[in-house]
Amino acid sequence: MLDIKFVRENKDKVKENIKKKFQDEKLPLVDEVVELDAKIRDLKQKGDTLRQERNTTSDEIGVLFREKKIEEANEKKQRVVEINNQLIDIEKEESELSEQLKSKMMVIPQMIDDSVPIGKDDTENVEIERFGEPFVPDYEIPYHADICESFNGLDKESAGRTSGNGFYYLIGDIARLHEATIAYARDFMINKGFTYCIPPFMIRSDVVTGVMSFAEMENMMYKIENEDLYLIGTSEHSMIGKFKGQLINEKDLPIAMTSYSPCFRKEVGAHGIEERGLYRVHQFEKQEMVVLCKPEDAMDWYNKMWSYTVEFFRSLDVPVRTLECCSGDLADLKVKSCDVEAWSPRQQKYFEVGSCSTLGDAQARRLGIRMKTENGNQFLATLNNTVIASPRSLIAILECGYQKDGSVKIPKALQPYMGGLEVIKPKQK
RNA sequence: GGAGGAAUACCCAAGUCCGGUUGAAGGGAUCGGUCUUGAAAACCGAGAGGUCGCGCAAGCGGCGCAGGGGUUCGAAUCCCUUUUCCUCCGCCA
Repeated sequence: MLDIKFVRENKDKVKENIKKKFQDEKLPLVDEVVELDAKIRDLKQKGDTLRQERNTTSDEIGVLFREKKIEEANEKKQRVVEINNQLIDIEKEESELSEQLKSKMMVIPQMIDDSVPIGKDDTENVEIERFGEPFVPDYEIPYHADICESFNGLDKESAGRTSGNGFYYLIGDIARLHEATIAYARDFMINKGFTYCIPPFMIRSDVVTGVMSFAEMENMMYKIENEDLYLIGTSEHSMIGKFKGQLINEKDLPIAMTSYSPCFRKEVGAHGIEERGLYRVHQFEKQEMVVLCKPEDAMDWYNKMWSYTVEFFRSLDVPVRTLECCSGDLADLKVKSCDVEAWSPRQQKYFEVGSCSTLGDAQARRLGIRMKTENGNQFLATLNNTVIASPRSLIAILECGYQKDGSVKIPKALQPYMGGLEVIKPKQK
C-alpha cells in the first residue's frame, strides 16, 4: 500500500507505474483515490470543529453543575445533543468513504524500482547471470520421481489414500537427504550472521490479511475449522507478523533472521498439482531469510540475499541462474524481485527453486512496522528470500548428482548431515 | 478446559472504588550543564511526547489509557465483548 500523501503529490508517477505493470484498468483509481482523500479531509475538518465545540461545552457543563447553575447547564446539554446528531451523519459518511479509499489503495501497486525490466508477464522475465556450467551428461537422467522410487524413497500412492493428491511420503535416504538440506541451509545462514528462528505454523486472519492479498489468500491458505487460524504458506507470514504494530529501535536494525517452517499451500489456480512428481505439492519445508532494515539499506540487502542463495546452491554443485521478474510479473506489493533457478540436466532448462523480494515499506505500512528516528517514526523495509525449499530442491540435487549406475553423489557440504555418506545407492527390488 | 488478577506513552508507574481544572501525575531513559584526564555515579537544569487534519510558519485542533462496541451533555474511570499476560486448579507430549 502506498502512502496517500505520496499519491496526492505524485499522481503522474503513480499512473506511470501502473502502466509499466500493464494494469491500465487501474489507472482511474488514482484520480478516484485523490478525490476521495480530499472529501475525507474536508469531512474531518468539519467533524473536528464540531467535536471541539462539544468538548468545550461539556467542560462548561461540568463547571455549571459544580456551581449549581442547573438550568444553564441543561440548556448547554441541549446544544451538545444537537452537535452529536450532526456528527452521526458526518462520521458515517467519513467511515464509508475511508473504506472505499482503503479498498482502492490496496489494489494500487507498489512503486517498482527503476531497474525492473518492463514486460507483460513471466515470459518476459530477464536472465541476469549464470553461475556454474549447465552441463548435460552423455547418459539419460530419469524423472526425479523415478529416481526417488529406485531408492524406495517416495510413496505418493499411500499419501493419496491418507491425505489426497499433492501429498507424499519421503522414505529412507531420500527423507534423510531432504532433512540434510534443510539442516545444512540452517547452518549456512547462521554462519552468514542470521538469527535462527522457528515461528508458529499457524497464524490468525488479521496477520494473513496483513501479509498477502485477498486473491493470494483464497488460492493458498488452508483454514482450520472452527478456529481463527490458518496454516502458514511460508514462514515469511509468521516472521513478518511477528513485528506487526511494533515500534523498533533504530539501534536494533537490521533484523536478519533465518526461519524454518513447513509450508502448506492449496495451489488453487493456474498450475495445480502434478500427478507424480514433487515439484508442486501441498506441503513442503523451507529455510527462509527475512530482513527488516532501513529503507535506504534495502537494495544492498536485496543483492546480498539473492547472492547467498546462489552461493548455497553452488556449494551443492548445482548450477543456477538468476532471473529478474519483469514489471508485469511482479506482485503488487513488491518493489523488485528475482528468482533463483536451478539447472535440470534432465529437462535441460532452469527451474525455480527460490525467490528473493524487497517489498520496500509496503508490507510495513500495512502492518504498522516502524522504527523510531530523530525526525519521527518511519516505516521499515521488509525483504524475504528462500534459502532452500524441499522437496522441490531435491529435484536439482538428485538430477545433478545422478550417475550412470543409478547412484546419486551426495554433495560434500551435505555429507556431514548424511552420516558421512558420499553416495547413495538404489535399492534392489 | 475452570477460577481469579492484570493491560496507561520508548520503559516503569499514579489515577479507575466515587465519571467533570487530568491540558494523563511522578520516575527512568533522552538532551544540556557542574564535577572528572576521560567515563561512571551524584547533583542542577531543559522540553518534548503517539497519531491525524489545517497552516509557509509560529501554532491551532481532533483522536488516543490493550482492540471493538455501548451508557452519558461529558469516559482512562461505568457496562458489554474480544485479545494477550500473570497466579492457581485440571488435562496432556
